[in-house]
Amino acid sequence: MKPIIVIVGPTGVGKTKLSIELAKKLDAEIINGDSVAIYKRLNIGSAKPTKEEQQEAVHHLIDIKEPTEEYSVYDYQIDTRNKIEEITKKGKRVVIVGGTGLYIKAALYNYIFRKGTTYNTYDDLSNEELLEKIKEYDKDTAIHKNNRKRLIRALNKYENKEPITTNKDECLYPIKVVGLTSQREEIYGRINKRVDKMFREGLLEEIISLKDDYKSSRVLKSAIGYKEFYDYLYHDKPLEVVKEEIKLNSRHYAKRQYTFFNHQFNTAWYEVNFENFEETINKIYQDIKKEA
RNA sequence: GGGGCUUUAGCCAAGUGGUAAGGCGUGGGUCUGCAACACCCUGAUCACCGGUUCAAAUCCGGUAGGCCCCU
Repeated sequence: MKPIIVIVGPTGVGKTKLSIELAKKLDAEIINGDSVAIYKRLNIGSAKPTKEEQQEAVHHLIDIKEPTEEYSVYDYQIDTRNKIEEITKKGKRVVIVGGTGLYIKAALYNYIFRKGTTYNTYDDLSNEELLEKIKEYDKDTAIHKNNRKRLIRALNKYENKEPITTNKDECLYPIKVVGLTSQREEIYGRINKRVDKMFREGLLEEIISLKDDYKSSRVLKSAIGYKEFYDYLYHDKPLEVVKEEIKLNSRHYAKRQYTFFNHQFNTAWYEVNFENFEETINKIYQDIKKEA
């Protein structure tokens, strides 16, 4: 099997464009690696590839769920592995593009997740107490006591005797991780401009069309570019504030993406040439050819 | 020209004699089911000069910047 090409990087560096060009050159199909593009009707705020772009190469795992439907890393892991098999069987190569590090990692590495069920939220226990209980199972746990969400998850796993230790460093497929990057200032500048552009292209209209789904949609309440509108819709938050929040949250997100891709993957970084993106594409393509 | 107020980290800001809270941003991280999540770490000797004091961001005087009032 030829290596799966995984394209990562902070938001707004040209991952979509690169993925399409590489898919054409490599006779590959693209699997979306972005947790928000999974959902239908979240188009502008998610920076999803446009309809036209999606026609330039075969795309998978885009627009497969309604914003009100549940979907998690567990589902993504299953879906992606199935897609990889399906595409590979056709004799095509696989390109995965996206910014959601954990999704991509969970799909390609030996993580074990289980079908989600309701779990104990331990409302009667303080964070300290949760941590104490976890330490009965793992005295060296690295989870910080303020991170209640992770504490609850971990304790549930221990108490339900779910397997928690797998070899997550074991990669299940041959992969090549390509990271697109640029100077931090450049990235931040592009993010800011991109948010302005989203507003110009009708983000607000998109939000209004989704208003009725906000109450029952987890993504809308947590995805950057959508969650910031909640208080605009229901509590009169000024639009200018919303816009600035989206920019800031996007910058923070980009920064976190760097640490994830730097530390969780063996990423080969490429400095993007924005004046001549073709050159960047070619350089990456040549390197891929050399290796496989 | 006269009078009053003010000056603390990139920004906001507490502290008013005992050796610099906090928030935001910035930078750096963590990561096994909500991951565009959740969480952690990160900085100053307090405009400048001089004085009082065992001890000053804190009191006194001067200089400079800002704000306001009067003429």
